[in-house]
Amino acid sequence: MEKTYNPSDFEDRLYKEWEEKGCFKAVRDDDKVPFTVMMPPPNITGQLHMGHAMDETMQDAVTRFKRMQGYCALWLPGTDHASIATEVKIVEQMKKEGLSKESVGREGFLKRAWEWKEKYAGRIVEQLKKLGSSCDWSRLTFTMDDKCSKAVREVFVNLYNKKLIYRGNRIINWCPECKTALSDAEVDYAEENGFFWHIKYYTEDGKEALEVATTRPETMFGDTAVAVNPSDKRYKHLIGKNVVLPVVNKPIPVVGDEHADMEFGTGCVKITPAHDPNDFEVGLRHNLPVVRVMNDDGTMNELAGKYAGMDRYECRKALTEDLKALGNLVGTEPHVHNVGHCYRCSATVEPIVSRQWFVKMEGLARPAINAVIDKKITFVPERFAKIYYNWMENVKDWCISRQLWWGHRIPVWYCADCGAEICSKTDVSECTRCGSRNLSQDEDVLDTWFSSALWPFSTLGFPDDTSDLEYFYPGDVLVTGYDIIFFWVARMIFSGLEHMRKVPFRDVLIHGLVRDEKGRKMSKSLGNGVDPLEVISKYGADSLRFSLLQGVAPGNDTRYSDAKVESCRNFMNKIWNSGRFVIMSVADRNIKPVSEFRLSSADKWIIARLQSAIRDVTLAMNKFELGIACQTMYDFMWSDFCDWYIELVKPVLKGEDAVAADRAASVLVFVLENALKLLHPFIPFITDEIYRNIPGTEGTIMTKEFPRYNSRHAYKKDAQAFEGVMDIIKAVRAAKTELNCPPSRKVSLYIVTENKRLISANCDSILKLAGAKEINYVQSAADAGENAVAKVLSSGTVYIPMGELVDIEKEKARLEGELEKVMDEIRRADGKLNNQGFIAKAPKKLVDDERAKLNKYIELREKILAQLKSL
RNA sequence: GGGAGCUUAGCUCAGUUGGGAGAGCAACUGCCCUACAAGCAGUGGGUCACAGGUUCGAGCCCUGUAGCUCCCACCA
Repeated sequence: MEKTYNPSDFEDRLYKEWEEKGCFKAVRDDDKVPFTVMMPPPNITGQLHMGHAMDETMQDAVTRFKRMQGYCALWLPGTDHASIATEVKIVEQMKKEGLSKESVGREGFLKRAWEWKEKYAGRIVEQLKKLGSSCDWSRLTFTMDDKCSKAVREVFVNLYNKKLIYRGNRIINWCPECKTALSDAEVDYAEENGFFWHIKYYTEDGKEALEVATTRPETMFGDTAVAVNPSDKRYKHLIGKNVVLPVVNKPIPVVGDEHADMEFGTGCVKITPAHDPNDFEVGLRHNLPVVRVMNDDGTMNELAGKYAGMDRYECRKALTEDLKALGNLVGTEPHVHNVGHCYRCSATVEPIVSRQWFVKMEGLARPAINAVIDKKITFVPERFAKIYYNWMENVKDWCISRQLWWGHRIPVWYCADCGAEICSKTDVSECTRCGSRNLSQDEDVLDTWFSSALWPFSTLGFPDDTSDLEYFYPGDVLVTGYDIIFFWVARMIFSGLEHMRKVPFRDVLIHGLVRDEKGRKMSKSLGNGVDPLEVISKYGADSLRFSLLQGVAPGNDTRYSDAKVESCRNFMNKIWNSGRFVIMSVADRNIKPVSEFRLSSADKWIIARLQSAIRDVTLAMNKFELGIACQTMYDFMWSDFCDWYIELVKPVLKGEDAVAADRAASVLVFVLENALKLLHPFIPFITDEIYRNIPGTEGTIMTKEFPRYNSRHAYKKDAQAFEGVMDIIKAVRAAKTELNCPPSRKVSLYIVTENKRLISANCDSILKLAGAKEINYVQSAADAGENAVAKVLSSGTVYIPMGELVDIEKEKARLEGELEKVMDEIRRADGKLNNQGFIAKAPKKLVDDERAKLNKYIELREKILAQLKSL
């Protein structure tokens, strides 16, 4: 093995080998329990960012863990066509070449889109591989693959036949830039500084006027009423009469409607059913005409009279000036309001009445809510269930048609001759009603999320009853960010229930966002994004992976920083070198199962620590506490194994006793192998590379069994006793530092103890690690001679003669400090034990432990007092 | 308007069934003791936002307050 950790030496090689050997492949095996994870397919709009890196790392860790535990683990990868997002990108690209959608036509555009897909989907796959993702590439799916299209049509037709999909004229969000409808979830709201324009609408006789206030005066041409509250005494008498729409001079009625809030503004609302969701409702209640005054591109249409053709903002400006001149505009006040923006191009969306396709949500939502209430699906952390409920309970019908070209085209055909509307799973060329061949398919495509919603089963062969679908569905855990609970998670749940009659997954593991060092969202506009590939090439995939998992709690955002990755890289280096040390040290030794040796107390201690690591990691993984699992392994590997056990075992390996050396070597190998297995789900490359170099191992670590907790290896008593030995070593080290004694200076130790056997059994270790030359067992302080520093421990009192370095006064002060600490402890324990409530109500074990502590501290106090006296 | 999260060491954050406050980084001291200076040993540093409450016992549970962040709805 190379002396320094250099991940680029082996990461690609190992990944290739895993892939070639089919380690990622999930093939139905009825002797195994399936474990299914569906990758949230990344958009083909670009490349992977840090958020993906975290998302994929979490899925990979969970999948590898389960695979090693013996499950038939399937992690199914894919990419998403991302209808609107991709189309926006391609239009941008074409614009640079002086082309437009119209100029290349639908066919030409789709050709470009597929070329784009080939390029970017491939790139994303390469990136996922660099990360170490253990997904089954043979199942790689694109959301516009034939199988997905088939599923989409199946579902569309089923819902259509059940009348759960309908076409209707309704208020939708319209993006004038993308020129398409958007669903409610695709609109981002942001506060903006705007104005309230106060406009007077006079009665027909000109004697009275209603003053309305609006933030969008240009919609005025679509006004078909003015509403006042029916119980508003100010205007009640005008209900049923007409007012005149300024500029156009058209009479419109005054209606009484609760929508008008007497407290707000003037209490009069202009009603524009075609351009406002609330007004649309009012319009329905009063049978008002719906007058649309804007074109698809955000310009005004012919109903805007002389303003026709103007952009909506141009018109606003011109119109308000004209109104002012006419005397109708009586006030302009600044107003901060929430404005909806397209989530892809950020243009201000317009609520517009439009004929679109919708999914009727009533009926689909309830079972989806119940599935979570009934714990068929669990959100981790649980609080996200509330967000889900809230959305589901208030969900409106889902607008699924998009006036785009890139996507699943709506499988509905219209007959030009008889007007029939034919919804079909297969392409239709002849009218089923009149036999005419004069058919045309609906121009629109479906919302991207319509196909994403089917992902958990479309990928497995739905609508066919495939063996895979039967075996791998439902999935086990869905890992994703909280930002797409509405877009995706919710829709997968109701779709799974509706079409498969089963929930699509049992757990939803939600993670937060990866932010930059300053806590800002990583974004293109800020230019603060960090490319995972660059980090990988600099530090290695394992370091990046570990940095994205360590210290992260489910659902919480995390910050990316180079410093964090660097510290993880250092950990990798530590693992690397410990592996190298073990492999070098055991080369000439006879490695046997640890059960064949009489283990030392240090051996038992590290094996006990290993057992608790196995237990803790497994528990944490089962609860998706990846951060805790990583931390557990970090501590075990670095502190317990490297800093203590390896150091303890060095003298044994070099000693005369060959059996002892074999034993130490065997324990080293045993612990290292297990630790690597425990670490493998998080850092697959380095663990495998080291594992292969351990004598006696075969093949890759990734197909080995995950360690299981073994209670016979807990060695509770031995491990605890051994900590007494460690205490002695720590105490001597500390004493040296306190007295500015160079670590290289070997000291003599005089120990008063009742644990002579334990200490002499570990004599070599103590001498080596504490930097001592001898241990003398004595009866009292006097035997240690003058100028000895005393360390009072529960395993005994250690005297360290330091000659001229000792300052009696300082030593006294130090011991008094120690005494004070011990006294505090005694007071604390005493107080607890004198508390009748504690004695009566606390668990017995706790009370006993507290008593034992008290006795220990009392003992220490006596020893320290005696020592002080002797000075 | 409704809801959620956060507030713990100088910084970034863990702390999940309530039982003596932790890590990484930074700081300070001393070390090349041949696995690792991407390292080793040691040290300092916290009224766990604030105020109440429940409890024998609260960083953790309940109520309220403040600051920050986010989500949903929406005021025409």
